[in-house]
Amino acid sequence: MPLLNTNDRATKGELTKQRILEAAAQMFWKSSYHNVRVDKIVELAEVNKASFYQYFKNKEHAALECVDYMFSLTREHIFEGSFAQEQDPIKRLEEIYHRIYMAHKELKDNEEQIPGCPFMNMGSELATDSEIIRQKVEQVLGEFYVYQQRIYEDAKAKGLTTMDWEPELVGRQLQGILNGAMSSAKIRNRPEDITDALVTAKTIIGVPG
Amino acid sequence: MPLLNTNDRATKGELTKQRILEAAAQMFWKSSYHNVRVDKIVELAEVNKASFYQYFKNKEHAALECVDYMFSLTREHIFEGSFAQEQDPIKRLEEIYHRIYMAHKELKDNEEQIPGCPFMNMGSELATDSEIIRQKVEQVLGEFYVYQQRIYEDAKAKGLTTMDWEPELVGRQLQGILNGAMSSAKIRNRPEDITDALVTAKTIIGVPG
Amino acid sequence: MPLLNTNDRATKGELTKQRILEAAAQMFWKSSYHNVRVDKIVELAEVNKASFYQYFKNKEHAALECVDYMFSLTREHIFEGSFAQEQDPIKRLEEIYHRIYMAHKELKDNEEQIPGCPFMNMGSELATDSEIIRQKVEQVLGEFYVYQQRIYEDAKAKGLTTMDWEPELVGRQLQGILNGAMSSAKIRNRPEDITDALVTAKTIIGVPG
Amino acid sequence: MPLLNTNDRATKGELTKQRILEAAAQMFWKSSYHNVRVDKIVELAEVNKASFYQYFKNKEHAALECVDYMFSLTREHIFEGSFAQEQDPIKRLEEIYHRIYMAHKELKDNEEQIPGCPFMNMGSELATDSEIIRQKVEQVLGEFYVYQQRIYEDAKAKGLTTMDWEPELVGRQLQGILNGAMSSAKIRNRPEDITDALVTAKTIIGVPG
DNA sequence: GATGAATGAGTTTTCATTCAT
DNA sequence: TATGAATGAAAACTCATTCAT
Repeated sequence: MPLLNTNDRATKGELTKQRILEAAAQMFWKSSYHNVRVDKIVELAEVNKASFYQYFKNKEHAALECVDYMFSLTREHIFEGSFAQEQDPIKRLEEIYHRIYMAHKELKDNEEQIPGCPFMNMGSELATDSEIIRQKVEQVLGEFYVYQQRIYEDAKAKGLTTMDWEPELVGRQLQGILNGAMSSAKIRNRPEDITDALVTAKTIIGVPG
Repeated sequence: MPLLNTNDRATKGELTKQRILEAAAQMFWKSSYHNVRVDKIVELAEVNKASFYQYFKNKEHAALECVDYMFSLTREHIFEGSFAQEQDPIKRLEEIYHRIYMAHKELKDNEEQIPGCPFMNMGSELATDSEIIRQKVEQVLGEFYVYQQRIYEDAKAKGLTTMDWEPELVGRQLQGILNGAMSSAKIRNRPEDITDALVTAKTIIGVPG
Repeated sequence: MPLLNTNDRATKGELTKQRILEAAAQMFWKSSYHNVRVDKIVELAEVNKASFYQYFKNKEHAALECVDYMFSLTREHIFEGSFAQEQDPIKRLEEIYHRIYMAHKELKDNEEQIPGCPFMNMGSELATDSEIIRQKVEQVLGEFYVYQQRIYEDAKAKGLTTMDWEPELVGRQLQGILNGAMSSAKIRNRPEDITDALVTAKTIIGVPG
Repeated sequence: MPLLNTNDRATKGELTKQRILEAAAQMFWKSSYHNVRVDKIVELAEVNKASFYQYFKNKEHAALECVDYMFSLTREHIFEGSFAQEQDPIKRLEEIYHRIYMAHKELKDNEEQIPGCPFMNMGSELATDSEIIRQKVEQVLGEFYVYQQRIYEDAKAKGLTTMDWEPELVGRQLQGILNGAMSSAKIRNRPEDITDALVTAKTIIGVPG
């Protein structure tokens, strides 16, 4: 189940690397960095272990690239997808929450466990021990909250909100609410915690729940 | 640096266990479960490794007791402390955020790193792999959000808010905001993310930021 | 369930040692030397671990005394008991096998497992690694086969057998048959292997099965 | 000192596994399961410890495969070898005892210690604690006594015996005698105990000692 | 570009034994 | 005589990483 349309012109080596990346990203997400062994990644990717080290300097750098990979997936499927589908800023926000909820719901149904936010997971586990991972996750979350900042800006421009706040701050707060919601969902193993948080997000923007 | 007033009547063995617990809790918090080795815990606690296993079935169970230990610390120092100091619900909320901010600020100044929320950290890292840890963290966070639920209820009773929501839901949302804020602070290595979220929390309650 | 009538005049210390001995002997028999931890012995004996080392130089020497203890039990309950109960040499042999069978049957019913011969067990496990244990077991088995040697001698004297062999050799062979039978019973978890061997023993003596 | 003609077509990995197996089997036999450390096995096999765990799930499973390995060796060298060399059932029995005696004699001369029967040793030590080992040993001994059952059947068919017994029972009894003899030899450190038992075995079959 | 095999250095866990009171 | 507590040494087992082909 390749999650990304891999380039048809990709060389054999690029495909191998991609397979490893998909396997690793999936496993890191569903479990954790430390709990996933390189052995298991290559087993799932169906490649030789030495190939792993041909394409990645070490496990940490593989994780780094996984964050990038998950980033591009999330941006496409969650943010860009929602923005393309809906024009109204509030509907966009709703769609974002809906898509995230659906993804977690499906994962719970199939795997019994809710994986939470892949970026928060990595960040939580590794921020204090790996500065490069911390920075990468910081960067990724930074790219996401601009989507939510824009939702607020659009809502404001359309007169949908009475709140008059610093957009950057609102963007970050919305991101924080989303992060908190996914973490809750994971820890309580309850996907509905994500949709529950939508009303909070709307309140921040200043629209009725 | 004992974080808790340990009972004066404690036996020698209980004190040893307590020392291990303090060392382990601190290290798990500042780093992560997997990145902290039992060797290092007993080194910090200045006990023999076999003693660790005399008092704890294994590393996982030690972590479990660490969650309990951090829970009692947090409840006392953050929640009960704030409630005892302030009577006004909004002031209580502010005090909670303030105390959490101060703790993180201090840790950043001393250790260069922001540890984030000990419960979210554990939960994030282990929820999908250790059901007993997941349940313990779920339980702990459950105990915390009732404090915030009460803040909302009190605010409502005092006519400080115009919002009319289900208190349990508000409690959970406030907890989510706090969690998201601590995670942000950790990942962005920026303690101010905690205080920044206070305005979001207040907005949810329905009081002016 | 003390297996031996301990002296009423025994001091407190002697009783403690006796309790340890009983616990250790029982556990070594039912499991094995290496698989039984000193911790578990003192737990069953309900004594402090340091007491164990007050009465026994170390685990090996405790095992050594266990062999002696089991020897006296076995001599009384199996050999002397059978000899006292029966006068006829063949009946005596039958009674020996019967008593051993009953003991194993009961143990299987209660513990699901057949422990086999305590002396063979110790010997098998330790003979090549502990010369003092090997010698002790050799001595004990040596004391036992004289009972069987005497059975043969008596049978011969009574004209119950036509075989004319060196009695010492017959004694050893009978002991070997018994040992083999108990080992079979243990490995096949089948107490009847003991009674099955009676016919072999009788054949050696030269009486009809 | 490879005891088995290993396949020339074996891969490098298979050869490594074989080396470990040979080292482990030898050491378990000469000492005991618990007394042999994985460290020492890999030292003798001249492989890295991790390789041990690449080829065997754990120590217990290695022991399990050792039993299989010793089984094939014993079947070839002792039973099949004797049957191939001799046609007469009694001569076959004598040859079996002779070969076992020679093996033990040689081991005593070289190692000072008689290792006894590898299967009885394992069984004795582990039967009550490892059900999978107990079953494996039971199975192996079961395969051996059919050789001795056949000796009795052949002897009977040739009119060499007057005894008229259930062949399966005789097979088991002969196996028991052999087992008892090897155990005696080990505990008394006297290889001759094996040859001494031959007369017992012959008596059971019903031929003159 | 790929892979079977190997490995150094850890990592958790255990155990017999002893100390201090 | 007894015991709560501690511990050195080693045990089984693991893991990221690299080698040789």
